[in-house]
Parts: sequence; structure tokens; C-alpha cells
Amino acid sequence: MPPRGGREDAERPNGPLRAGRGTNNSSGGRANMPSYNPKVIERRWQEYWLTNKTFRTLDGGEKPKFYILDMFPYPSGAGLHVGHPEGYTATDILARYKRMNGFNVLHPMGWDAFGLPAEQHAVKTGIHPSVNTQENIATFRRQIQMLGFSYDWDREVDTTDPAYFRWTQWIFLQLFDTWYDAEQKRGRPIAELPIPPEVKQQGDTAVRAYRDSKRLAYQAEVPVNWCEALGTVLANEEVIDGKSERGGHPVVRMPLRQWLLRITAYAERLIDDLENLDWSDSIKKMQRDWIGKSEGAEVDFALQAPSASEGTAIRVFTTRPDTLFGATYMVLAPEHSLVETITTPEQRAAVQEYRAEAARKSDLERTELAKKKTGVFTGAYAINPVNQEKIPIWIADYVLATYGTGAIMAVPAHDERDFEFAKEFNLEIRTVVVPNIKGTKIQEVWLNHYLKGEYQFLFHIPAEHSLVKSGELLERIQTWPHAETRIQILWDPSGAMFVLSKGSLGYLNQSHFSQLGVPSTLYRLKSAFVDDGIAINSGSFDGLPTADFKRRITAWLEEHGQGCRRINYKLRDWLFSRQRYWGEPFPILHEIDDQGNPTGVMEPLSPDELPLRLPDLEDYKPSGKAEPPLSKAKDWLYVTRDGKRYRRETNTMPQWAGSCWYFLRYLDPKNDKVFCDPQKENYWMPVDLYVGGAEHAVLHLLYSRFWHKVLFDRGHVHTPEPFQRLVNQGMILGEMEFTGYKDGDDWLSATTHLKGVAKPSSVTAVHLTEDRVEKRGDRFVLKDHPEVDVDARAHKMSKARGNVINPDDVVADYGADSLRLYEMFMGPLEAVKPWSMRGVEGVYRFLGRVWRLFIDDRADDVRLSDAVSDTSPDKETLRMLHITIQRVTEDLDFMRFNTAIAAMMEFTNHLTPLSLRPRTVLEPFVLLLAPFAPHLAEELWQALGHKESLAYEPWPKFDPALTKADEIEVPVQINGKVRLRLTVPAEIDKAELEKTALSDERVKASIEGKQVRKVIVVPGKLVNVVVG
RNA sequence: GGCCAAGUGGCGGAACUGGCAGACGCGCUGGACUCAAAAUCCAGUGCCUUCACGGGCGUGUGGGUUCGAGUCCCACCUUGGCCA
Repeated sequence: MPPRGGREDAERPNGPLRAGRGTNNSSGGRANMPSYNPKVIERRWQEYWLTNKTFRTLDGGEKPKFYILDMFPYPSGAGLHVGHPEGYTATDILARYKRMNGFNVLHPMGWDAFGLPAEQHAVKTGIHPSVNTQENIATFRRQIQMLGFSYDWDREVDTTDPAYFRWTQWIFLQLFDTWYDAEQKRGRPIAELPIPPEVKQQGDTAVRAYRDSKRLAYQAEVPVNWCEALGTVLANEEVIDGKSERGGHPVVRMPLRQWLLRITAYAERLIDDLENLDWSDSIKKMQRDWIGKSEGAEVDFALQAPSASEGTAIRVFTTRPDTLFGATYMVLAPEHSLVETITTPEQRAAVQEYRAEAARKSDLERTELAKKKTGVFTGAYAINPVNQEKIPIWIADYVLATYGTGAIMAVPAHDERDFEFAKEFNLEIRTVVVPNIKGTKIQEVWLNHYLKGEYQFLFHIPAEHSLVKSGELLERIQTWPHAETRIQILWDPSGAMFVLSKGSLGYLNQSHFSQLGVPSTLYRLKSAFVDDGIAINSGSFDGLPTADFKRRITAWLEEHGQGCRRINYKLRDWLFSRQRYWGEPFPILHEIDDQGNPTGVMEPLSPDELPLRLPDLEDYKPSGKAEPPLSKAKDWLYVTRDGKRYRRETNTMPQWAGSCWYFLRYLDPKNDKVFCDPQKENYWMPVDLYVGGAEHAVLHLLYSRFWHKVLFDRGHVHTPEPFQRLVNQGMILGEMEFTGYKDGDDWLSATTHLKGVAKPSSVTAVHLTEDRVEKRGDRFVLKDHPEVDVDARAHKMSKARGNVINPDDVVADYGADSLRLYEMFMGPLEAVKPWSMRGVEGVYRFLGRVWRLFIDDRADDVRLSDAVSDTSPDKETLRMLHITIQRVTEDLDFMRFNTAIAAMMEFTNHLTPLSLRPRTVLEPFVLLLAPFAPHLAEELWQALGHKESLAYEPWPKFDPALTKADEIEVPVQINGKVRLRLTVPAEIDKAELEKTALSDERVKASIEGKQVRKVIVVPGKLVNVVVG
């Protein structure tokens, strides 16, 4: 891959604004050429907006409010990426549009500035992370201001500012002071927590411990994801494929005392309240899946005497209580508390060894599907409550202690992992569910062949299909290779076919049937059947469909005291502490005794003691142990209060904390009495539109919603949800690249030689220029070797690939208005799309054309072109204007920025050839353009003689009557094919249009001698004459 | 493996509820201006065929519904995302 610069600079014509190529020089060396010069214009208007505080927003007033929010960035050292301005431009256009439509618009920006990179930098340099953070913020602010966004900069927030994180700490205290009342389904003050009498009896210490155990913010010893390299624990969500999300360092499991937030208490509400949000279905689904609600049953399996004490039972959670009759063994997580008790002496050694081994593995290593299942028999047995059968109890690491109850009933016939385990250890596999296809005998076929091992697959072909009925399908199948030895056909009394097949799916699969147009359903005979079906081998429950069975068996279990209905969540409580320096300190004191040991008593700081600032340290390095760096700040660490000694909490909060509520701080950023004035909160919330990347689809949004609900329950905000509407912008990829592959001197085809195979190390990727490839069919090939096809795709931007586009460069070459316009013109906001420098040129040229509509570029100074006149527009121009206003307005209402820009381009194309361009047309056009290219629009508005900024000019209105043409062209089809077009009056009615069409000579000629069967007339659209 | 989204010219994309496929932009071709170039302006540009008029084909593939399908239904293929 050639380094950035080489290729691009060679290929791309120099930006028009680059040194030495100033458009000024070419035509006479005049100092202030009035050609379009964004460099000059943009700086001027950015200064104007800032000094005049054009976009300062007041709270309240007569206008309707509109709160439009961007996901604030983490100001990294690398500076802005072209992905940032994509969302920011979209929201800025809407903010400006809404202002012009009379809304009071809140559009703020700030910095999510705590976090690892700044701290890593501090570790390296020994300079306090706030220094680096402030430098990065300054860069980001400069870059963002350079793009002309209409933020109210008086409301800027910074999560690392003590005046900000004071309130993050305050909200933490709210969480600490809240318990979840499951009956009332809301968080309540801890003081209102009912204390059970038996706890009260045990005295104050017990009461305190009871309260602490119920708080939304609580401490627990939990197995955590410990990342050695980062020196911290990570939330499950921050661990991807066993590596840290940031940095890709290995992560291991270990138990540690941690702060957790009880988000699971809100799981149900976090699911339910998605309902009324105006978010995309896919994001809602991702949130629901993340919470992972599953309904099922908890079932108690009694232990077989004498292996354990009387009355002990193993409780399991299952989503498939209908398969209870198929439970042939049980599995406990190696960490399960009963393992010790139940293991028989003979098995003890093996069990202990296995437990030690399992402790060394991470969750991922333990559950990964591909690998072989391991486990050990405990020697103990349990009794299946539904049929009193005695089944063996194993331990195995594919069962996790943290999910459900840490124990499962294994139903190998109907669960993939149980199936694999049973195969591995030769445990019984008992079918209790079979596929249910109405009117067929598939159950019998299934039972006769399932697990017999002879056939692997069963295809069901419905009886109704014509090829089945005619017998043609059977004939075809018999011609397939090896049909006699590998395929068996069974007929159902209904006429449906069952095709049983040996071998792999590569040999016979569903596409073989679909190519003949025959639908098929595939079942695997040699693996677990996990779908719903119909019950067999289940005593009196036989014949029940899965859903009914679940309901009935749950009722039965409850009736017999063997279990109960139960809802389970995949979501875990949120691991909220980090062993790092650069984060919010917890406002919590731990009481210590004379020896300096914790007594277990926790005292929150009082709100007026906030903010609790970070101590200055010499050394920011994580200790590499679980002891966080803050414990090195001895002066800061110890506090004496009312004669008691305390040690401060030394963990810090994770980066998510500050971003959970920043949208509330924007409402009242300077308030030092309260995190946000309730009146202001009441006026502005909820956020009307929230735009950001889809990478935050789960975590940030889920966490903020959770915090918001707690604040809602405690009466601090008035809506249960913070973000009414959410839109995710799509990723911007690098420029399209062509890549060929060479093994030595020989070319390899990308699709045929390299697909799915590990590339031999001798193969090298060769970057190809556009002129070396051409399109053949649906792939690109080498021009010189058309038999060799090449990869043609756009990749994610990355430093390693060298395809990162820097917004600074684009602005330097083409100006901010062009960057803004291009990012919106690329395609729909939510789509993933590749960058193209030529595309930027295109919109730059468009802006130049707009400039020349107004400005005489051959004059000595900036002045209106002579063509700009006070005449009234011709009819067509007026119509075009109104159509354009309509299109841009409607497109903006639906955030279709790309087509709005296309409409303005078309209008410009219409105006360009006119020798007289009426002011009454140009003025509204400037206003339409203003949200997209605000600098240029302001400049032209001023040139037209206006003294004030156009930011609050009323948005142009269109007159529907003026958008209509007098005459329209209507296509006439003969049998569905367009044969000719008629020009008819726009208001023509159905009968008249039909008459006109049928009397047309060309139509007459086409239907000559044929019978007209039908004439379809859609007024204003088309005429279709059906003849035959 | 499961779920979700998407496949339209050389490229990015447009086509509101089934009604003229390819708007707009890029690229390309030709022309004007120029000593020349850049910039700008004008014209053309889905593919095949034809000197031309015209004709045929065409929205990932195969079926289907319909007077009419990029759009709806079924099956499949490919790519991307999320989960496992």
C-alpha cells in the first residue's frame, strides 16, 4: 500500500485553493478577485457568528422549542475524522432549518474527555492528563468551529471539569441513595426501604448491611475482566473476543471487590419504554437483545439420597420446560456452591482437578462453540421431578456460574451444547420434541431416522407443488449423482415428499430444490432439534405443541411445588469501577479502625463537599495490581470526621459516567446550585433529535436511559426517556480501492484462488490504479489479464491502511461549505458510503456556479452580476422556484439531505443560462441553501443588500398552485410496454385521457387488427392498452 | 450458525403509497472560448443492434402475483452489521 499522499496527490487535481494555484493569479493578478473564495468568506462569517453570538439560545419564550443533539466526541489526539462532521452537519442543517421555521433551537457541543488514551499519554510523559486533554479539546474545538456549525458555545461542557463532574458524583450519590421497589416498579430513597423484623433484631450493623445490599450502587466481590496491560477491569461490553475493546489486550477473569450499578432492576422498563421511542427498529432490537429477556421456569431437582443432606435441591433455569422429560443429566458450573457437598469420595480428586483447570479459563474460552466439551461426573444423582428418574450430575465449564442459577438440566436432544456434551461422554439422548408440519407424518419419519446415523439430512417438500404432483421432481432427483446410494425418498399420505440424504450439504442442499422452484424445509438429523414442535415421550403431555406445553408444565410445576415461572435476563449488573486515575473519583468514604482496616461502614460525601477532585500524582502508572493509583495519594486518601477515620474510595468511574447525563447539563451548564434548573429541564427535555454513530447503539444509550430513569424516579427530571428520536449516521469508508494478488510473478484471481483459504505467505497484495482494471460481467478484472479478477471495494478508514481523510485538508482545499455539502450529498445519512475526492470537487463546482449566479466574477471587486435584476420571473422559472422550495422543505423534514441538494443543483442548472435572474427568485434560493452552505449563503445575502445575518430569516414558503405545469407528458403503453408519449393538459380527466390516447394515430396503428381487451388509465400517470 | 440491513450504469446514488428505471453528482466523449492549458460554458453518455428511423435486452439469481414489479410474495446467492 503506498503511503498516503503519494497516490492521492498524484491522482487528485490540486485543490483550487492550494498555494500557487489561486484563481486570482491566472487572470490578471488582481488582489481581490471576486471568484468564489471560501477561505476568505468562511473565516469572516465564523468570526461574525462567534462575536455576535448569533446562535446563543435563551431558555423559554413564545417559540416552540427544539432540542437537537449530537453525540459529543472523545477529543482524541488524532483530531477530527471525516466521520464526525457527517452527523454534525446533518444536525446543523436541521438546527438552522428549524430556526428559520420559528423554533427556539438548542444545539450544543461538548467533550467526553475522561478515559484511557489521555491517561496512557500521562503515563508516558509524566504530565497530568488534563494538560493533554485540554490540548485535544482545543484542537477539536478549532476543527469543529472551522466547519461553521451553529452551536451555542456558551453551553460547552467538558466531563473532566470539576464543575461538571461534581454533578456526575452527585448523581452517583443519588444511585447510592436509591433502592428499587419491585412492587411499585420504581426507585425510592433508601430511607424508605422496609427493614425486615429479623434484620432489625440483629442490630444496626445488620440493618446497614441490609441497606447496602439493596442500593442501586453497591459493592460486591465479582469475577471481573481483568486487563493486565491496561491495569484495570473492564465491563463485559468493553471486552471483544477476549480482548480489550481499546487496545486489543488480553483479558482474564478474576474475583475482585467492585462497584456495580443495579441496571438489571430496570431491565423490564428499559425494554418496555422502547415502545414509544422514535428509534429505528434495528436499534431497538439490539437493545432488547442485549437485555436478553427470556421467559421460562425455575425447576428444583431433588438430590438423590444419600449423597447430600436432606431436602437439598438443585435449582435450574430453563427456557424450555417443555423438554423436562428429555433431561437425561444435569450440569453444574465448576464454581457452583453445591459441588463440594455432593461430590462422592471416588470422584473428588477428578472434580478438584477439573475445577482448578476451569478457573484458569476466561468465559469466552469456556463457552466458545467450536471447541471440544469437557466435564467430570460428580458421582451424585438428582431426581427429575416430572418422572422421578434418577439422572447423573456432572460439572462442566460450558455452564457459567453467572448465568441463571449456575446449573442446568441437560436436554441433549434439543440443545446444541448438551448434544455435543452427551456425544462426548456417551450420555443418553432422548427425543421429546419432533417437527410439526400439519397433515404429514413427519414425526414418524423423524423418529425412525433421527440419530440412527444413516442419513444426515431431511428435506420436506410440500405436496401442493406442481412438480411434486406431476412426479417430475422425483424423476429429476433420480438423475442426481449417486442418487441410488445417497438419497432415500419417503412419501407422506398427504403427498408430501421427504428426501433423506447422506453426505454433506455441499452434496445436496436447499438450492438444488430452489433452482427447480420447489420450496423445501431442511432438518438436520444428526444434531439437536432446537425448534418448536410437538411433544412425544412426555407422558400425559404427548401431542402438545411447544408453546402450550410450556404453559401447562409450568402450571404443573407450581402446583406440585417443584418450580415456578421465571423471567431471566442476559443483562448483568453494570460493573462501574475502574482501577485507573483519569476518571471521576467516587464520593464515598470507607471507615477504618485503629489498625487501618476497613470496618465495612461506608459514608457518602454530602453534596456540598462536591466536587471531590483528583489528587495530583507524580506517577500515573496503574500498579498492575488491583490496587488503583489513587491509593498512592496519601494526603488525599485519609479523612477524619467526627472523630472517626476514613479512607477514600480509590476506584474511579468508567468513561461512560460523564456521557450518561451530559445532555442535561447543556440545559444549564453554569449552575452551581443544582445539576440543572428544573424549569429549564421542563422546558427543553426530551431531546427531540439525537444523532450519532451506531457503535453506541447499545452501551451509551442503555446506560443513559438507565440513569435517566433513576433521576426520573427520584423526581429530578420529568420524562422517563431522554431521547425521543434517534438517528444513526452510517460509517464513511475510504476511497474505493482495487487490489490484485500475486504469488511471485503470477497473478491470482481474488474470488477463485483466495476465497476462504488462508493465503500462503508468498502471496502479496498489490494496489492497482483505476486504469489497470476494467469491469467484466459482475466483477473487475485486470486489463492485461482479463482472466484474473481483482478485489474492488472501499475499506474502513485506518491509519494502517493509509486511507484516512483529514477534514483539515478538505477544508484547506475546498472550504467548509464544500465539505458539509459533500458529506450530505454522498447518500442517505444512515447508509455506509465510500469517500470520493472527486465527489467533493463536484459539490465545490456547484457552489462556484451558485456564486456566479449572483456575483460578477469579471469585476474588480465583489459586486452583483448585471444579470441580477428586479424584473419578475418567467412562468417556468417561478414554477421551478416553487418546486424547489417544496422539494427542499419536504426532503429536510425527512432528513433526505442528498436529494434536497440535488433539487438545488437542478434549480441552479435552470437559472444558469438565464440572461436576467430576478432578485425575487434568488433571495428565496439563498435562504434554501443557507442551512447547507451557511458561509456562502450569508455572503450572497449580504451582497444582495441585507445588513443582518440570514440565520433567523423566515424559511421560504411554496405555493402548491404555482408548482403545477399546464401540460404534462403521459406515457402510453401497449401491453405494458411504453410505445409513445402524449402531451396533454395537466388537468385532463380519465375519460378524456383515454379518448385522446385511443384516437392517436400511432396507438391506432399498434392495435390494428387486434382486440382491445382492457384500457388502464391512471390520470396524470399513464395509459396502458391491453390487446391480444 | 442465528437475526437484521442492503444488492440499480464505469462510480456515488435517485425513483413518495406497484405506474415513464437511471434524477442529481462524478467519470468519459465531442464542441465553444484560448497561442496553449486550467477554469468556465454547450451537447452527448445503461447495454446490444442499426448509416439512420427504429428494435431488442435491462434494477444479484430462479420462480410467482398483477394490465403493469427496482418496489409485493416464495426460494436461493453475495456483501455488510450485530449476536453466538
